[in-house]
Amino acid sequence: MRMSEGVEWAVHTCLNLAWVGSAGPVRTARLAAVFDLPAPYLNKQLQALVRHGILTSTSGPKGGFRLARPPEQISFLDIVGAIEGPGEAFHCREIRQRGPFGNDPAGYRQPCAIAGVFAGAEREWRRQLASQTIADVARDVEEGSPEVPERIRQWLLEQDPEGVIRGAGNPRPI
Amino acid sequence: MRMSEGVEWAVHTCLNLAWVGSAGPVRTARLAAVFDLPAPYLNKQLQALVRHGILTSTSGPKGGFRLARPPEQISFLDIVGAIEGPGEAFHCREIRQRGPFGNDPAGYRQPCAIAGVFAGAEREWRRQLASQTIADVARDVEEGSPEVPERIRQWLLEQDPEGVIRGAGNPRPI
DNA sequence: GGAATATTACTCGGATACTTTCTGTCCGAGTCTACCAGG
DNA sequence: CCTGGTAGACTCGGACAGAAAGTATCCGAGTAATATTCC
Repeated sequence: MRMSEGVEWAVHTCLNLAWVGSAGPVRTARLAAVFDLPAPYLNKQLQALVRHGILTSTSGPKGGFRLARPPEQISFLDIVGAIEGPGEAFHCREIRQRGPFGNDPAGYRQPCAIAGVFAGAEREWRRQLASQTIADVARDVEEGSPEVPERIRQWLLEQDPEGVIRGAGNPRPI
Repeated sequence: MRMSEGVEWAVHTCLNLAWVGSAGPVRTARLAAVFDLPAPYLNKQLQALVRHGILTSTSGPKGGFRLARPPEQISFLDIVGAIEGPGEAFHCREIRQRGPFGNDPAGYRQPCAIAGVFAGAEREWRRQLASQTIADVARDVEEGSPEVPERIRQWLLEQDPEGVIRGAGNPRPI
């Protein structure tokens, strides 16, 4: 049971876009360059976010992505649901209905007790992820490193791709 | 993010073994027959449970598997950990340390805020699974269908593989 | 000089290969049972 | 009749293919900016 790596990319990218705000769309290549990610694959993940109404995309020159709504209204669960799909981690296959003890399906109206336990655990997991938003983590980062947001914002908006020298001394993006 | 199907098999099988109790080991083929599962693959899952001390195995004729400890001491989390492995669903790749803003790793002593959110959600999920044991679901099933445990127990212990006629009228194993 | 237009270059979007994980299967090592021979 | 030994068959255990999902990539459709031309 492993979560797709694209989820991490998507959350970090949404956080960066939150700092850019409405200053303008940012294209995939620039968003990917922040973390040295493969741009086409990140683009694929961002497409999923667009389909779920988390981002909006603009084609053509000066195009790119931006948040579709305020960071306070984008939860971790929204992003996970967009990337991973709506399916539950534990999907009951109803194996109890198979084999020599399997009665006709009409007898299984009450749900499987085992599936119920997993459903309950997953409900808590989703509740936790739904309670945390992009704005929450943005606030956490700003408390630790107040200069980071503006630095990221400027770098994502400027034209010259080599505006920041790689190496020590730069603020952490997070 | 999908949980292995073997988890469902393992939990159901542990529940069946709980009803058998110490009456004797049950071999893989018989355990698999309850739900029409492929015996070799179920065997593979049960091996993992043995390695983690949840089951004990006996080789040779009249051999098989039995619970290594009382059902009250076997939690859902134990089984999930044995089948799925110890890894977290969300594994932070520390992409924040890559790219033009990546400082030297010494600057990242405090953990990533994003990873912290996922870790917290997963902690709740594990806590829920750890609180539910095989004995708990056994009790639930017995309340709904009191005759099931003894029926399963007898069928798993008897010698003749055709002791139960398939079809309606049989109790549900759960 | 200003505006309409055609061009051009740039962006996203979906369709296409490759790798890793999960699912399913097979055969060998070890062990307990049962039978058989001997006392 | 009882006991020891031996052969046999049965079970688990790990090693071996096939399928599905995840990862990575590429090229085309659409669009907005821009340069050009005409009024």
